[in-house]
Amino acid sequence: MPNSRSSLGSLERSVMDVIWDDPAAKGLTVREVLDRLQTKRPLAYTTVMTVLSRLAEKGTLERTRDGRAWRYRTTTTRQQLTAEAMRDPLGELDQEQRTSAILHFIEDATEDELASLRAALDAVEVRAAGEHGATPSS
Amino acid sequence: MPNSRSSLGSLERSVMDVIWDDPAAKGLTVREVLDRLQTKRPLAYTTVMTVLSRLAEKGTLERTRDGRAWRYRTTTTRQQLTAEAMRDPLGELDQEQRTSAILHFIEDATEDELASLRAALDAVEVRAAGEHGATPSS
DNA sequence: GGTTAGTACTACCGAGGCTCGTAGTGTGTC
DNA sequence: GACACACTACGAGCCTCGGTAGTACTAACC
Repeated sequence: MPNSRSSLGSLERSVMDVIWDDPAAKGLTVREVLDRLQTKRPLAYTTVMTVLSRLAEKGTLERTRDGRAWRYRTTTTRQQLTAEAMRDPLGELDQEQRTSAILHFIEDATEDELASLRAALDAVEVRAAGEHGATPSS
Repeated sequence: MPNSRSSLGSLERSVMDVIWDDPAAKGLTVREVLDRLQTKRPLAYTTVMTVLSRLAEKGTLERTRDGRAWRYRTTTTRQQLTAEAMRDPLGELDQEQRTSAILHFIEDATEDELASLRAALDAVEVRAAGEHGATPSS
């Protein structure tokens, strides 16, 4: 087992991309995913079905009946899953090493990423301050 | 292939831990790694050798001759490798999504991680300012 | 010169992912 | 009601990678 839930194979990734790119978020059937995937490479219907099933098993997708077919819907956004994948490697470190790893990460970050980080930090801090005021600590 | 170079198997990880924990950074032989690993679980000499070779192939380790044996040395720190593993998933996204993923990442961060991030950002900013002063932008 | 310790080469297994075929079942149509 | 079609479930084969180890070759040392 290489990683936790957040790491995907290449086909799995492509399938998720199709689902994430679906404007109507009510889910896609196997056929629909296949058709949109088809543009890149011809695959068997059952191949796509298997991949969708596996993703549903892993919890990355959920499905609901639509007539005789299933509609597959994503449970997380691409960004959320990416965030989890970023968090995974940190789990193997203790607090001190985590701090150090974060420093390295930031040292390698692009200007745009730094700006994103700064903005996100500010937003979270502001929200945290608000929550502190509303719900006094235990 | 699940991931790029920055993801390790469990034995690979243990071996890297041994090497990272080596106070003298001149590298360890297969025998030395085996002995320090031995404390946790009995493994064959050749098993450790294979793992070390594979890590060297991947570029995670480099080796130099020491008599008839090789000495394996790490090419990156644990934290550096972790930072790369964190960066990997971002590579699949465009700039906008990257920003969003970073936001999610930060929303899930612990207090300590947030503090580390803030401190690291400040440090990088200070350094960037210094570099700007020293070497005017192109 | 034989014992020892090291390397290279090779192999096998299991997990996970990719790929697909086959069989079963339900639905719509003539 | 029978037939074609679409979808699902199940399972099998293959590939890659990581973990595990054996065997064969070689250099050093007593």
